[in-house]
Formats: sequence, structure tokens, C-alpha cells
Amino acid sequence: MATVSRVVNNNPNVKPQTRKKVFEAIERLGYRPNAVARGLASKKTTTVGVVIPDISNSIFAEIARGIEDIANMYHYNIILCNADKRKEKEIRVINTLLEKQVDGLLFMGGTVTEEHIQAFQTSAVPIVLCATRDEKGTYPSVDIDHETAAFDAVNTLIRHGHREIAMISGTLQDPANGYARFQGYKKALEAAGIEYQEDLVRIGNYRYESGVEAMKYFLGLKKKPTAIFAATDEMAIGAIHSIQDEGLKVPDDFSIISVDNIRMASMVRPLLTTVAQPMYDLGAVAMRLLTKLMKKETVENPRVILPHETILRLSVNHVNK
Amino acid sequence: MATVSRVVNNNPNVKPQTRKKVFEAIERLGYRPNAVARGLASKKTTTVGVVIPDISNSIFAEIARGIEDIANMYHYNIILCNADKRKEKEIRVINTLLEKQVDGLLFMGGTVTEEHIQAFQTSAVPIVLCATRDEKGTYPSVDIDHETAAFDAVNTLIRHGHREIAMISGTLQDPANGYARFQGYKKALEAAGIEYQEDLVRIGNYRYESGVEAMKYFLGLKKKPTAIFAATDEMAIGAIHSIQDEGLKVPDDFSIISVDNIRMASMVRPLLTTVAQPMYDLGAVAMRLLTKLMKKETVENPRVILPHETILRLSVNHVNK
DNA sequence: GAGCTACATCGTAAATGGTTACCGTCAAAT
DNA sequence: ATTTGACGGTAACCATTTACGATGTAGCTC
Repeated sequence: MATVSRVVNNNPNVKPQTRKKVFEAIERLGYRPNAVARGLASKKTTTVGVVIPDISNSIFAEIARGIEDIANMYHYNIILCNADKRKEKEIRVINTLLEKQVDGLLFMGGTVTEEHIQAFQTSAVPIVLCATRDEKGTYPSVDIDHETAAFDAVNTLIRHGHREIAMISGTLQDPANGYARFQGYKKALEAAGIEYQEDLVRIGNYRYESGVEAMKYFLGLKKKPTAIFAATDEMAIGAIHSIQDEGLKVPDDFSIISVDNIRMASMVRPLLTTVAQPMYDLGAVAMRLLTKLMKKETVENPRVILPHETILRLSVNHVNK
Repeated sequence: MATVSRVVNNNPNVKPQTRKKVFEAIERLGYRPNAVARGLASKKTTTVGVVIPDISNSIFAEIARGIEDIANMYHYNIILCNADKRKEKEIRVINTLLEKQVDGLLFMGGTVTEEHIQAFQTSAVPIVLCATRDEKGTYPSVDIDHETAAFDAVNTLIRHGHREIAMISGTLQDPANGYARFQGYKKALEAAGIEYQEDLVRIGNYRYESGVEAMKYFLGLKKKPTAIFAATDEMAIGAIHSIQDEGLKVPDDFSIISVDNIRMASMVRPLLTTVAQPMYDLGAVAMRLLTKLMKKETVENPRVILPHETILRLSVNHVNK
């Protein structure tokens, strides 16, 4: 038994001849090692748990792809759990993942609350937050700087001469895509000495339809904005279509910018100018970080902020007075 | 030990009072059952393996969501493995999934070859194919009828008076999205007595860019088609933009139809007319089928074909002579 | 009231399929 | 002959489940 274990695990303490005999027997018997027994004995499962808000959301799917690729590279498997940003469900899957003795946990989601922290603390294995972070900064995380990303987006509008800039925001309850991006918008206005006007902000739900709706509202204003900053590409695309449906043009009549750079941003007319967040890399870097933690390597900086980049395409123009 | 096991597993043979004491101890000690040991002893892991070509592809992501929801409903977890339709990698992940003692396997991919079958045969647990099938029909599967879906698509073009109908196909090596949809195109032409013309078919790679390219080719023809059938929505949207970039209009100058009905189909102008394949349901039904198989329930029809539906939106018009 | 049965409850120990610490053996080298 | 190191085997261990047996209690019969 021990010898078989050694050859299966590539332990050098076995004569090549014996190794060969074992391999032949394995072949002949159709033996397949049982990873569950192995996991019990070795206390390692070579699988990591991933909690994700919604795999059918292209942003998270792209992040997941990054996670999977790196996990695969290090021979880990992934247990994937959708949790829809519902706290109660998140806590539940964290616990079942921990019961399954995953070697590490990758958490994506919206807010991480006190209850999340409590669940995390019961964990014997490392946890990293991906595309989110905890307020206190006690857990390793990889994310972008949403506020600065939004700031940069609004700023490129301002540099193009716009001063009537509306925003289609997400809910302010959401710390990253919602609140932070909204703060970036406000700060950019402030830095340019532009007064913040409440009726130039609409709250959407990140989706296309809410972008359409929000833009309809702006189009109904007596004093219309000249540019729109949307918190997500999807809402931006909704806004574009809302404008085009009225017979108006982007960027001639309105400039549009947003944050994300989903694939669709280069599959619309006009091509969407947006601040790219490196989705694949968010996942990849988070997973890489987790592998280090699982190997108990010391990591210099466990809270990484990935750079964003504004991609100038065709939906932003100089203001048209 | 046995008693604890009984209360944890909700076995009725335990006095309420004892049960309570056990729960208190669990609470006090912070005991968390070890699913790995449980799996070893019970020979069940309550996890199923899913091999998927690419989770960042929105179609598969949507299917995966269906799988996950149903799995969750039956208290299964999902081990997700990307395999990129690469046979060698598919075989490899099938084996590691089986080593992990998954209770069942859901296979999505392109072709299922003889080697796949061999790998499947070593499995002690049920396997179902999702969005694909094996030629011999030996394995349970859930899929749509790609040929008929394509047939229906082309047919609605024909019913709108079109006779010069081009196709942007996928590779004919791919049995489902490629070959079958192409066959549907040919048969629809044939049924309408329209001659098949080789230079009205271009092969793409399912992606947006290849749709753009293919359409450029058609626009360069002396005798242009009046309608285009694309094997996927993405290519159709590429074609639409290719047309619009030339200052021409959809559907005035060209009618466009395709198969899939991805979210983006209702996020373009004009809204894309397409034959919908029920992606979420493909996943959900496949997973449901797998749960039955895992419970050793007998299932009447293990090879299910889900219905498709043509969604009339705005990219198809009556021909304009 | 003793004895018996039946049943509910609980504990014991084997089994699950590996890993690994430890020890014994053997051949080669000193 | 002794030492050394490579190699292989033994058995403990991992945390559960589960078959089976032990225990206790209540109810019943005589």
C-alpha cells in the first residue's frame, strides 16, 4: 500500500523497477486513486471554493475564467457557488465549502459585512476577496480602485469640454460599483469646479434596460446634459440606444463614457469609450495570491489594486456648443 | 460518535433530549462536519462534475447557471472545469472529476469522440451530455434540434420573400453549431426550390469579428444576397454592424436572422430576429435528469430535445425589390 | 410482582481508501 | 564485519457511516 502510494505520488524513494511493476498493475486493474480518501488522509483536497454572485453575468464569468485558468495551472479544482449577492446564501455556501475541506476560498460579492467576517474567521484555510474588499482591510483582496476609475472617466468627459455631465449610477448601497463610482463622479466634478446637481443623477440596476430608462429621463429634461457617465457599460449601451431611438446621435448630441470594458463595448455603434477594469486579471491575480497563501508563502502585499485604463473609442466627442 | 452522526444526519432514532445535548455541544465546540470523511464513509460526495468549454462564453455561462440552480435545489455542489473543447483536456478533467468521486458528471463540449466514450465507460456514476450528444445515442443527453432550428430560421427568411440568402456558418467539423445548422440552411433552400450557391456561404468562428468579415465579403459581391442567416447571434450582430458601417440599413437593405437568442440580441439596433435556444433550460433539464439518474430513478426518455422558438424582432423585413 | 417481550435508544467497532511515521531488510560500500 | 542508505512493509491515523449488539424501559402476562 505504502509503495503504491509512493509511486502514485511520485515519491522518489522507490526503485524504478518496482515503480514500473506498480504502474503495470495499475493499468491491468484499472485502478483509479480515490481523491476523497486521499483528502481525508492528507488533509488536502486540491480544490478551492469560489463564491460568485452570478456566473451568467459576463463580468463575473470573465473573472471566473481567470480564476479557473490559474487554478488549473496549479492543479486545483474549483467548486463554484452562485450566491446572487444574497448575504444569507453567501454565508451558507461559505460554510458548505468549508465543510468540504476546500484548501482555500475565493469570495466575490458585494458588501462584506460583519457576518461575513464572522464566517471567514471560522475558516482554517486562507480566504481572498476578489473584486471586493472588507472595510477594515483584514483580508487579502484584489480589486480595482473604483472611485479613481470613475474619476478618470468623468475627467475625460471634462477634458473634452463637457460641464453638464449626468450620471447613471448603481445603488449607493453597493460599496464598489455603486457608491465608489458615484463618489468618483462627484469628486471629478468638484475638482473641475462644476456644481453637483441632484437631478443629473439617476439610479439604475447596472443592466441595459435601466440605462435606457435613465436616459429617457435625461432626454426629458428642459436643460439636458451634454455627456453621460454610466457606472457600467451595460447601462451606457442602454443610454446610447435610448438616444438613437430618439433620432439623436452619439457622440454628436451626447457623449457617453462608462466603466468596465465588457466585450460588448466593442460590439456596438459607436464603439464605447470606457474605463477598462482587467476582469480576467482580477480573477487570475486573486487565484495566484490564494495559491501563495495556501502554500504558506509570505506575500508582501496582500491587498492588491489592479490598474485600470481608459480606452478611448468613439462615444466621446468634444462638446458641441 | 454514532449518535452525533445520527443527529447531524437527522436520523429519527435519537431521543429529543439527547439531540439537544448534541446540538449544544456542537455549538460550544464549534464543530463542523467534515464532508470529506463523510464522503469516504458514505461513498457519496453530493457534488457533481461539470465540464464546460468556456465559462466566459455567455451561452455556456447561461447554461451553467441553469445547472447550478438545479444542483443547488437538490443540494449538490458543482466542480467546474473549463476544457476549451480540447479533447485531450476534456479527457483529463473527466478523469480527475471521477477521481474526486463526483456523484455524477455533466459534459458539455463539441464533438464526443470514441475516446470520450471510453473515458465515460470507466465511470461508475451517471453521465449526461448537455448541449451536445453522442452519435450512437448511448448516453443521456439534452440538446436542441440544431438542424431544424436553422431550417426554421432560413424559412422565415423565405416566407418574407427572400431567395438570395447567404449564410455565415461555423466550422463544418463542429457537429451541432456548425454542421447541423448548415444542413438546416441547405434543406430549407432545397425545400423552397432555391439553388444552393457555394459563394453565398462563408465560414466564421462564431464570434463577432468573423461576422463582420463575412459580411464584408458579401457586400463585395456583384450579386449581393438580400438576407443573411448567421449560425450564431454574435456573428449576426457583426454582420449588422458591417452593413451599418457601409451606410446601409438593416432590415431595409438586408434582413438578418440567426440562432441562439443571447442577451445581446435585444441589446442592438435593430433588435435581432433569432431562433431562441433555451440555454438556461438546457442546463436545468440536464441537471434534473442527472439527479434522477443519481437517485437511480428510471427515466422514460433519456435523450431530450428541447423546443426552440423563433423570436420575431426587427432585423427581418419583406424583401425589397 | 416476576418474567418476558418489544421497542427505542445508544455505543462499539468495522469499514471506507488512502498517507505517512517508523521500522526492518538487504545490498553495497567501507 | 560493520555501517549506510535505499527500499519496502506495517500499522496508525484521518472523520465519518453503519451494521450490529447492548442497554434500559415500558407494557403485558401470568
